[in-house]
Amino acid sequence: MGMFSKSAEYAIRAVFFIAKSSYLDKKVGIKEIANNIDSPEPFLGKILQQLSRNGIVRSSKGPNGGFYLTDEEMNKKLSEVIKAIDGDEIFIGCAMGLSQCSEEFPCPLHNEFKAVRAELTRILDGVSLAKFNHELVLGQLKLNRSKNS
Amino acid sequence: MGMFSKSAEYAIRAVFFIAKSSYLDKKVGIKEIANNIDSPEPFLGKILQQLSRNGIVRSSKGPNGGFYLTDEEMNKKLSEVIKAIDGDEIFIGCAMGLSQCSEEFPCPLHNEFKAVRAELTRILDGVSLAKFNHELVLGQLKLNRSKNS
DNA sequence: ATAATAAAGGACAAAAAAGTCTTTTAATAT
DNA sequence: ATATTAAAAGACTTTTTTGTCCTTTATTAT
Repeated sequence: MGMFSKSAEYAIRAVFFIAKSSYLDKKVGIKEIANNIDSPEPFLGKILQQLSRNGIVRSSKGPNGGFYLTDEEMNKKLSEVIKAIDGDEIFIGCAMGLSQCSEEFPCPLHNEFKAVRAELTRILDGVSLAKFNHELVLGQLKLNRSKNS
Repeated sequence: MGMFSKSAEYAIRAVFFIAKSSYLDKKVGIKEIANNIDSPEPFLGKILQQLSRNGIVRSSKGPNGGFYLTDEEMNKKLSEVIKAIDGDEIFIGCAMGLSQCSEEFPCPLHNEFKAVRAELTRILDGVSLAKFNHELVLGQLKLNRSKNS
């Protein structure tokens, strides 16, 4: 795997797509999201459920229903998305998998990895869900496998 | 999961333990390694096989056999261990899971994540397998769940 | 009220990762 | 030479992750 789980990767792409849609005042359904971010539709449904339960996205049922963000969610950080899906191990866990590793009892790599964790946290805290709305609307950024010209 | 797979975590702990043992001119068997790094013995066997095939560690069969490092392996980087077990996705893969993401066609997070990848690479390239030998021998660093006093 | 729509929820299925067990191969003491 | 030791190899099981499908619940338009 890469840095995050497959579920988290889908979640990241999904929230940016929902953000862009809400920016255009449009609720979007699972199918439309799945088509636009190249993810399996039913599996994405499960992930959106989790995001919804965790207050990362909002949803409404019935005709014209779908997923959307209010200003409140637009200001959430990408780190919250990751935590909702993968938990916070990547932010706080020991690189060597030692459960007792801490500041008092550091593993050999503990101090070395501080910089990586700090950088990761800095970036994921610094990206709001609204951050790419403009470029996504302009088509300058993509969330799927198609190349941008 | 954390940053690496469980297999990679065991691999990291194992190579440092083997390095320390070789530093003391002692070959070590799977059982002894497993006991000292808190890993399931047969599973560790599989991981050591992979490391051996990839030239990260050496092994000899029969009585007084076991795993060991020569000066050549002592100078290998921790990044090589990770690559041998988890592959290089964590170093080069797209954080959002987009296969076509590249310098020409960057995903929204591509440039943001450059710093994380660079930091991770810098650290894992900067740690040699021999790096902690001295502190491990002195008992100042540990590779298992026991706290150091 | 009712039909249609769309997410929520739960039960499954498939694939991958993690872990176990047994046999084979190679080395070395005796 | 032979018994013993220890890694290599391969088959297998379990658990977790990923992915699917079907039913229920809530909303809305008619």
